[in-house]
Amino acid sequence: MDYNIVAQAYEDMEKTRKRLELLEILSGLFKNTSSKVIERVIYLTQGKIKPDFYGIELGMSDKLVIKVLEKSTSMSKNRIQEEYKKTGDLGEVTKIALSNKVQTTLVKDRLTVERVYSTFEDIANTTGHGSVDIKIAHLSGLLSDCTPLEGKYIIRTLTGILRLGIADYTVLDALAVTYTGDKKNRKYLERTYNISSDLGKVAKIVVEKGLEGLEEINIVVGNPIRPMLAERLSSSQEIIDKVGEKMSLEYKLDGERLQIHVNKKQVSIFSRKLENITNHYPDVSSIMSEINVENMIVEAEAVAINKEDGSYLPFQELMHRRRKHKIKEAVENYPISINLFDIIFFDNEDLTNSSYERRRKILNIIVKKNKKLDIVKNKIIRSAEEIDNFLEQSIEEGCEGLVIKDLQGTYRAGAREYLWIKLKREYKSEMSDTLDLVVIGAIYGKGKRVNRYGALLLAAYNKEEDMFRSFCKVGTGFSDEQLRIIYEKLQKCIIKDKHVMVDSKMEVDVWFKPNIVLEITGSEITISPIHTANMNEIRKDFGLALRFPIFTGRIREDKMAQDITTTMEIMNEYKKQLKKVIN
DNA sequence: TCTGTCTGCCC
DNA sequence: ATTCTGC
DNA sequence: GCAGAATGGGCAGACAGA
Repeated sequence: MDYNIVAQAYEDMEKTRKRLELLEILSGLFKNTSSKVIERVIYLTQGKIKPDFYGIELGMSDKLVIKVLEKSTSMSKNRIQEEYKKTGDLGEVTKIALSNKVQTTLVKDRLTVERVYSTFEDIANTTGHGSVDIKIAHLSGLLSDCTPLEGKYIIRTLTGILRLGIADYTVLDALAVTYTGDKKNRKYLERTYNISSDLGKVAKIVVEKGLEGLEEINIVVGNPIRPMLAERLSSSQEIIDKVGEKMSLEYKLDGERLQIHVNKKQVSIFSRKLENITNHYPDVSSIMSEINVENMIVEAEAVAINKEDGSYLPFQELMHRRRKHKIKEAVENYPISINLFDIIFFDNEDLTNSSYERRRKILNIIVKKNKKLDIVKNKIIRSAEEIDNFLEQSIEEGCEGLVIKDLQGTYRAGAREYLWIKLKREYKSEMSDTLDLVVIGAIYGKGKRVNRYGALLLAAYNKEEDMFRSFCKVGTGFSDEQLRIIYEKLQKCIIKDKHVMVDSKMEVDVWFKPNIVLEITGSEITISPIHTANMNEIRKDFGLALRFPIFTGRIREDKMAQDITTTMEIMNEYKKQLKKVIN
């Protein structure tokens, strides 16, 4: 199949944001796609070459793409930077670079989807010493044989950001329209996607066998299914209004979500994004062997625990477990507990259509709790007041908040609906503090943030030494309008180099005189290898940083830079936090 | 062999 | 992870 | 309200290059 057909469809899609038009164009593309290449076209449209659980990585992103452009086009390094700043899109830069290129061969073979896909596979399969140069050569080869337009989408696909306004759900819609003649059939395709987690496979089935083919697909222990997700609400009253009066409240633990498959004592574990992470948790196998059953799929939160008293440790500690080497030491040094909260499959029975109440009951029957294995604490309640009390209690015990669950709710794989609702402390304004931080630098925006700053580097004030030390970046919370206003305000503050009163290890595109003060919220303070606030005060060569920073929408015109949150105040906050990283 | 940079994936 | 926005 | 696209801190691993 000619890759130009794909690139041209993408180009058409880029011109509109209307969902119906996008659907029509995508459907048109699928009509022109044979069953032989449909899987590959689907994966490329997802910006990947295989579903995540295959563990195949391209290992090429912004920096390497820029290197390729430097090497294989006539565009200078400076010009590439300049165009990247101007367009906010490496695909566009590639298009411009290739347009400038002197045509070396007049007649060249048409670029095919097969060629693009297999080159991506080659890039993914290249590892070891000298692999970077080989990857660059693979991509250069592709770019030298394509049109500027094709180059644009090859780069966007490679970096995983198509920016077309289409993703999984639109692909499902389009497949339904193209191959079953009715968008309403999406729900059947969606079900197959949710239990197979492989969009290419769904497409292939529906192309070759139609709707009947989908019915043959069932949950298979060992194949990951797309996890059910939760919506967010910010008060107990909203939750009561949404759910009714009877519901289950579950503690929300701060760890990693695991989908654990057991088949005749053989354990495989998948992450939220369905990566196979079995090797990260070799100890889970023996933990799960306590449950005596032929096969099952359960969901759990793995949390790092204190060796002595079993209390929960911060997420940062658990992250030491996501590793490939020295697993034995990690298991020893970073013990975990497995906290079950759902069961999806049990003893050859698919439980996704059972109620939460029943699934939870089964968990209670089969699990014998011990130091390493637990069921997430829950409570059935009937009033807003009970929600607030239980939220308070969960936080006191070192949790992030609550997940509220509809008792009659089935397990809706892949869906983010109001059957599950997250309530975290920081969603409630009265339970979270704000900070006033000064803008000291910025990074150019990409994509729809082009010609603005995408993120701002913020600092707290160290009074004793009269210095502004970096504490976090912020890139969310502003409306488009606020982003524009802040961009304009900051133009007057631009300076050539880092200000003498600014202490930052982080690099930015633009430095500012510390002047503009923003109000920021976040979830908690972490120990930071990169930010310089409170450097060395808790741990040598580490500062403090803010996790999940958000702009509240308030620019503090009333505050001077010297009036902002001080590093001493940050330290006090840090000490108040229940959970702290052990030194 | 050590260190810095880049990438991918947890949240 | 959170947030904003077009449809 | 859905679906998509912006953006955060921080960890380990893979490489390049000194």
